[in-house]
Amino acid sequence: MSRQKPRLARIADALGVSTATVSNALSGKGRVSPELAERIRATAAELGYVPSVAGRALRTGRSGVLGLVLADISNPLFPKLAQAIENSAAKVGYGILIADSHGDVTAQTQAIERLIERGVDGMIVVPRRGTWVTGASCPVAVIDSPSTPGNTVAADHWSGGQGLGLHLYSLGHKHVLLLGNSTASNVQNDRLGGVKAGLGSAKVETIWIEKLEAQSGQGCSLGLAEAVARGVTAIAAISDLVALRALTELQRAGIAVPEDVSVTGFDDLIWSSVITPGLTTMRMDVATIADIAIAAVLDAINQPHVAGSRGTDGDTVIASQPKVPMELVVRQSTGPARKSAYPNDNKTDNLTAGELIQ
Amino acid sequence: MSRQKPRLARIADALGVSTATVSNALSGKGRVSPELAERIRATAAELGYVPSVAGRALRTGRSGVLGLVLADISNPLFPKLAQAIENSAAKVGYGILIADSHGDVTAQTQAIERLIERGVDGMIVVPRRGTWVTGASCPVAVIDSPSTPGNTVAADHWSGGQGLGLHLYSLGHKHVLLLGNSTASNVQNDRLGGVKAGLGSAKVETIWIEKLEAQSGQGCSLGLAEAVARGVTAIAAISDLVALRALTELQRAGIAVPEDVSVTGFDDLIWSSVITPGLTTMRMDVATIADIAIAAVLDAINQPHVAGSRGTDGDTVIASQPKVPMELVVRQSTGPARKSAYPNDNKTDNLTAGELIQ
DNA sequence: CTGAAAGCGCTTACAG
DNA sequence: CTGAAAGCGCTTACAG
Repeated sequence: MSRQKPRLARIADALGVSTATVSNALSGKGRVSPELAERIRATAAELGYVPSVAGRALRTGRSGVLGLVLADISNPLFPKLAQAIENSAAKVGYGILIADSHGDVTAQTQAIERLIERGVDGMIVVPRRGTWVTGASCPVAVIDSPSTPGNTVAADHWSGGQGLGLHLYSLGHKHVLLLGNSTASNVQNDRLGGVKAGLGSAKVETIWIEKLEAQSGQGCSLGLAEAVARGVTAIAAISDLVALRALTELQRAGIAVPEDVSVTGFDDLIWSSVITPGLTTMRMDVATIADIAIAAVLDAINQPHVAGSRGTDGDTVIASQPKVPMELVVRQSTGPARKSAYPNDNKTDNLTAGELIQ
Repeated sequence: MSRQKPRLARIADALGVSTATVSNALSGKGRVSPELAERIRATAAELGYVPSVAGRALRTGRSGVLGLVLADISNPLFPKLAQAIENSAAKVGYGILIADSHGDVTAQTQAIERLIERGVDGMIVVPRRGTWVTGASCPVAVIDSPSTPGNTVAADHWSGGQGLGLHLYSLGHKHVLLLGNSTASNVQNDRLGGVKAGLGSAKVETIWIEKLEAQSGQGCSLGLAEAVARGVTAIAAISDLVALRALTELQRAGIAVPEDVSVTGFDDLIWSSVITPGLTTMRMDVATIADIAIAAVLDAINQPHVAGSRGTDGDTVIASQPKVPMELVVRQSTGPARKSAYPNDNKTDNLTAGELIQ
């Protein structure tokens, strides 16, 4: 029972052929007669042959591994994305090495360097907002936003937003509050821009939470009850996470969703369907995005004339920007706009928006 | 400016020494005079030398890469864990290759095989509930639960539960509802067992959601309003995800948290602090768990006398079970038990538990 | 303290 | 259709 780790040569010896022939047979290069190839495959399987990735990598100069850099690995979307990318990579015979960058820019650069040192053939980067991917000496696909220069592939956040806006508009909402985090994010600007477009003639207010919290402190009230009192009948949040914050703040204030106000998110995170009411949201097609990103990197790897251009140490970021459609998921958190002013509150429309609202 | 990818030999040539000496100098094996070593390091840095992992791997038989298998990559805890493990591995010079197993048992085995084929030196597995890790021909550290045979390291879920139970008990809760998912999970049994222990003499009911949904359908009501009417003053959920479901169901029913009923979770997921009220929960020390898991795998890798025992193709699972303490995070979702029966409801204590409640 | 040499396992021109 | 040979880049005994 005691057998050594079998090498290519063992198969060759067992059959009395050369290692070259075994290699050719196994890689299906076709330079071997079908019968012999079949016998070789059989013997390899029988011996439990597992090719040495190190040997192959050293000879071919390819590691068969791609790096994945998530700006913020604690991003709730990470699981889905990592899963999708690992799947897409596995389909084409690649492995995925992860690198964490703590959401911090210098760490992102270090993470990229670490991956290079590990010999990755290319990488996929989901950068931190407003960050440039730089200094990678291998092909890099960037998943950010269609409006980001250097972006490789991304969800069509703008159209997704538009879909959400149309959904709300068709439910009769004429006064909508938008909840964003940071104006520095292309993704966020795309999303909210789309929502506005979809909302057409409806009245729109926007709150940027980062700004609000800079003044009123982390975790402060979003002033949602006041907004509802002011006539807002729907709240479109930049993400499910923000939508959740809004939802619980509303419920805590005794405001019913969707009867008094509708709420929407973005991302369709795992818990979006579990909460009460279920959250209406816009889902990214991560599988397609992953497929395109992987395909782009592989293309670049197999086109040395680009990456191999000597004279510059510059980036090899792949810039082509297919937009992958998003999918509207309607759940119970959205419904028809209430006809009357907020029932528990008489002072309607006579409140000013306040200095924090644009 | 046009320079080739520098190899070890270039440094050797540049200094007129042998590659062996360069290798020794760079690896700090000390067989080189300090002065020469210094010059070699300087030249290497200047030339931008990046060692070839393939060359090293082929020669040493070590890839410098560890595999990470998450039973369910869409598990909300995944980001934190992956981050912690990547960090711990990076500290000791290892990379992390991920493998997704879709939460399905055969896929888990395939994922493990794929990692082996990629030449990992060892792996960390967070298995699916009630699943055995099997057939890995390299050292495997398992992160599951201290009460699982073959477990390597885990959070002390039982003590964590106890801490939560004590917290509730000390707030005066005498009638508590426990919310679990599956009785097949060691982690869940540990957690709820601990909660019960911490609750001492309090009255305890348990609902297993999987069972409930099998009868009443996915996403059905948990019957929380009825429970509160029955006298329950606190609900301890098996996870933050379940706690969130409970919290929104309660809020939707107009039951105030924590005034009418307290709610606790487990895991301290990203959104636990963002919702209103913030969720009291029990946090895992993922960094410590990751450190221990990585250390265990490295130990096993460096002790070939175990892994090298011929005669069996058996597992190389590392069984030693340190329990890492959990940390109580108190937020606003827990408070003193209400003194009176549920204020909006007169029929107290005269409801039977129902067939779904143990 | 330093060097010459072998070899890890594979693939790829190149002959035959 | 098949084989002999070279070599990818490194490290490790082994000499000196």
